[in-house]
Amino acid sequence: MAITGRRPLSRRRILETAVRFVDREGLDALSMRKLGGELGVEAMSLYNHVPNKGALLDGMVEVLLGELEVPPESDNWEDRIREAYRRFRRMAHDHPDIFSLLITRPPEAMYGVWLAEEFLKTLREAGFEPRMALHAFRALNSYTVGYAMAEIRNFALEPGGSRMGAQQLSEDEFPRLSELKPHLEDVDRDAEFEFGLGLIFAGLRERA
Amino acid sequence: MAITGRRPLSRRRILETAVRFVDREGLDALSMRKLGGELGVEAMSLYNHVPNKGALLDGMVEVLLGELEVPPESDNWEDRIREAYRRFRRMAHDHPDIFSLLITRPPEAMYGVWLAEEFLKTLREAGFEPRMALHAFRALNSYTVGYAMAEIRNFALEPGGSRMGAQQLSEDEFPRLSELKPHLEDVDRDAEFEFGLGLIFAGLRERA
DNA sequence: ACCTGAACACCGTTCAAGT
DNA sequence: ACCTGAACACCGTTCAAGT
Repeated sequence: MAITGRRPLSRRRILETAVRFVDREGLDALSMRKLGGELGVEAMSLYNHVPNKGALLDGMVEVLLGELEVPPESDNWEDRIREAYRRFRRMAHDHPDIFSLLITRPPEAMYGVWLAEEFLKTLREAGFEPRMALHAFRALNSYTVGYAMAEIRNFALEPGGSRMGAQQLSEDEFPRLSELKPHLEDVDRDAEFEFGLGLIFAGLRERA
Repeated sequence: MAITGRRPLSRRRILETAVRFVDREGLDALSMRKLGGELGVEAMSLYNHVPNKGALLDGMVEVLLGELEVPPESDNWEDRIREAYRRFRRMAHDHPDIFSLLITRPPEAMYGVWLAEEFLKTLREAGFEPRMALHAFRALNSYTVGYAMAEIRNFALEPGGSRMGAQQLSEDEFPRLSELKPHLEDVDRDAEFEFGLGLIFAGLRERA
């Protein structure tokens, strides 16, 4: 059906096609049959390269994590780590459904080990004890994952959202939300994200 | 089929049964047909009370959020907010799959408005400007959502996890991860969660 | 070695028919 | 008003059969 495919099938080509398909049509639209069609092949052919749909999803996450690059060494450890989380958040924006997959259904084999190793190295060299480095890692990870998900899925007080019931918000029932309304529209989310990172870094410095 | 049901069907009863079913069997196991069976009724009957499966999922999230209680007023605003996030995290532990649903598929009508209003009130009374209260809200929310998801789904350097490739981790390829290994097993996650909250609060105090 | 057709056991959902 | 049987258009997956 699709013009895409005469090249031979391979795990890699299947995964990359699936990633593009989900970015375009959304995760719910992905089926083995449709992915087959996208590759000019019957659904059953996919099973020669991927054991089942679960493994396909894991593979897509793997593709994404593989594209994540560790920022170059820097004499400013905080900047290096900030940059790593910027890239992580950008990945969420570029591939929202697959990012969600990474969060809700992290693959057994976690391909983020290299990133974690590099992160810890940076923190250890900055003088943090192993235990504190672990806490810092989890705090910054948690914050970034949560912030990105909130952006992607539009929870956490989005401007003008029916999502927060903004339309029906009566000013006397919800005075604090109401006074916030003008601010919601002109917050720079990039800056806010950095601000949040800064809060955690400040806390870390205080305890170091 | 199930002994459960002779009481009349209702939206509420459907949602509560669905929540219990998902807590027990997992989200993937939930189908209209099986949920019907659970209620002693054919699947099609459910459509008299719920427009479709999406609305059913939204309703389940709604049930959960409805059970979340705002902690009592307190002279210590930080403690009050901490307690609210503790409850939120506990909800994630008690209902992991539905919590994931809340994150990946937040319902259009967000029933968290009362919580948000109360949160903002507390922060405003503690002296924060509206804009800063918004940033604080988003930072603490993001952190808690991310931390809870990491726990529930076991990402973020879990102990002994094949998930981080822990088994094959050679000590010279991943020295920092290796030195961390002993610590992974004896970290108190409750304490670590509080520590992370503390980092953000410290940052906020510094900027207030 | 890789692809496929047919089949199986499941889905969500519609709709006319029953009470 | 609420429940249901039958049907439709889809799923993921298996397997014997083809090349």
